[in-house]
Amino acid sequence: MPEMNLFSDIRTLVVDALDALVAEGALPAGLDYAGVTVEPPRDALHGDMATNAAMVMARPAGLKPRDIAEMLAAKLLADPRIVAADVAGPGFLNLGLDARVWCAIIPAALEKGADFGRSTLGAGRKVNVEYVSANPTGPLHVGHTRGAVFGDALASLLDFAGYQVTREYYINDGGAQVDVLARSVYLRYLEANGQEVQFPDGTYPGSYLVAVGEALKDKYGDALVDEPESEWLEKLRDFSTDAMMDLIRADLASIGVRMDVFYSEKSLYGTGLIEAALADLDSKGLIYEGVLDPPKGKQPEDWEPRVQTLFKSTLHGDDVDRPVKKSDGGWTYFAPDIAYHFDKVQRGFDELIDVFGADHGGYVKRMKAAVSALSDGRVPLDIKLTQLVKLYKNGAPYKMSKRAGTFVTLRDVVDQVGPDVTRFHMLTRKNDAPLDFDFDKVQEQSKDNPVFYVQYAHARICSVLGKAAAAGIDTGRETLLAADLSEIRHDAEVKLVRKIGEWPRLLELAAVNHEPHRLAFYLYDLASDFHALWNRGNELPELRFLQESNPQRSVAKISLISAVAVVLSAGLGILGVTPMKEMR
RNA sequence: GGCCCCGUAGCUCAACCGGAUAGAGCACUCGCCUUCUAAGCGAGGGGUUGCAGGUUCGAGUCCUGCCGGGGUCACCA
Repeated sequence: MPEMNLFSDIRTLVVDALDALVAEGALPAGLDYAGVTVEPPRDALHGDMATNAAMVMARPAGLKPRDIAEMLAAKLLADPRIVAADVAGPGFLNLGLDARVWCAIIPAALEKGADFGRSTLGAGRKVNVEYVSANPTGPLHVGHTRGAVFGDALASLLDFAGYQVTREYYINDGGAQVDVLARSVYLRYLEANGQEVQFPDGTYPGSYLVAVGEALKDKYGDALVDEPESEWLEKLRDFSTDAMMDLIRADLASIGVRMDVFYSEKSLYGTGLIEAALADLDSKGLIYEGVLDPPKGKQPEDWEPRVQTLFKSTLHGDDVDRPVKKSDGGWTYFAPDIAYHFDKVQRGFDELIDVFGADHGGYVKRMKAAVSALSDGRVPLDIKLTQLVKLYKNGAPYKMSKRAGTFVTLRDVVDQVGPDVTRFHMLTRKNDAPLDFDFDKVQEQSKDNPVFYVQYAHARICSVLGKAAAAGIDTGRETLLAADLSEIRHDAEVKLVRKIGEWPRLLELAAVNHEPHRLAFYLYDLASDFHALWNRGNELPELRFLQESNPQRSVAKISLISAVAVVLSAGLGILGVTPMKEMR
């Protein structure tokens, strides 16, 4: 059992038992076990694990669920791991496991360390996670931060679950906004050359371009000052986007995000890739010249029918067909997007994930349609939308004004609260739920703050290890692996062991659902169970981890909490958060 | 108006491709602090999962229609 996933182990046991019943003729042959699950029961009173096998099999077998459950229970009880099998409710089978089965998770965790829970679920399938992909026109802001943290944690999660992951950023450097950037930089360049400048509407007045203007002066002196736009625009596009990407890369680095690939939209032009992508669609009969209907309901005032080159995305689930060429013959922005995803498909990815801001929700269907068409439905594209971040300061909404240039940047956030707090907090919400971010509350050191609570659990364990060493107790790896785990028998301890046992399963669930926030919630629960046990030591001295007069028992308890530390550390690692060794 | 997301305890949110009596935290009530770190702990009250239908042995979860909030809507990326 390479993955040490107790739930899949027991599921295998259940399936084997079903097979045995089939062999005996008690159940008909040819049953589909796909719907059979083994999961932790909602209520701990229901035992250690519950399976729905009897209910799933009842209809195809033509038997009553409870009757099947009874037969199944008899079979399962023959296995030494199963100490109880009770039929309950409509046909659930509640299983009780031998405590030793649970406790085996402890040496497994200690053995694997940071790799505990690593799964082969992905089977090496290649998955591309595209995230951030902010326009290269300025520093990243809070909205981008959430996308960056989410995408990065998702990528790490998939990596841990056995996928071969590529982290990718698509640079929108081919459109008109790059010209705007170049003109804005030119103004800063004139300023650097001593001129008074105004920033008209449609330029970027942000002060972050001051340094770029000065760098430009360092390079060209005053040579470009009296030149017409046609002379400098091309030069400044590259110079400016390079500068912005340096800025963005540094922003990303400040929260620990490092991309494998930065893919330039501009690099698509002139390579024939756009043409090839559209030719591919054309060969499938999905490109035509036509006129779109006006949008239903609200009609734009300046709307008029035009003949355009259209992609028949409606055949792949979209609501309307989408233009790929403008009426002047140039590409729409959608065309390079198609080509870019075509390239991803051609690079051999088995699965694609795009992380967009919620304001891009309107592009989901067309992108999925494009990938579906380009890959003939072979490559799934999942698009995760990250909802808005609402900023607060001391409970009061923190207003941003784009016009006044006071929008909050990623750097503002990271400089104030640090990367760990930023990352963890942004992962304590589902991606499609809005997120409140209070600069003060996220830094609070109390139980109310999940970031602290989880970190504190890890630090506490480290503290105990330190005390143990000071007390002369050997907590070396070999000693812990050899611990006598029959010492672990109190309910609060066993509860903690079970929680550790859920980690491999939880990880896989989070991975298949593309939901890293589940790790954050799990880690909070794990920390909570640990803190609870710690506090029980107040009233029941025998629950304290260090038993002065009993080194052997201490070692058993320390192996338990070391396993907790392993999971906390592995989980935080996936989320990109440093496990603290001490809190100060 | 079309499409997408959301609607769960007073508040902020979970709920494992549909499972048992829908769970946490905050707030509230009660009881606990000379400790391996009380920067807390334990117990309790609190619900027609927006509304109305449907599918199912079983629905917060899937389908349909409404209500409410947000986002978005052809030749801008």
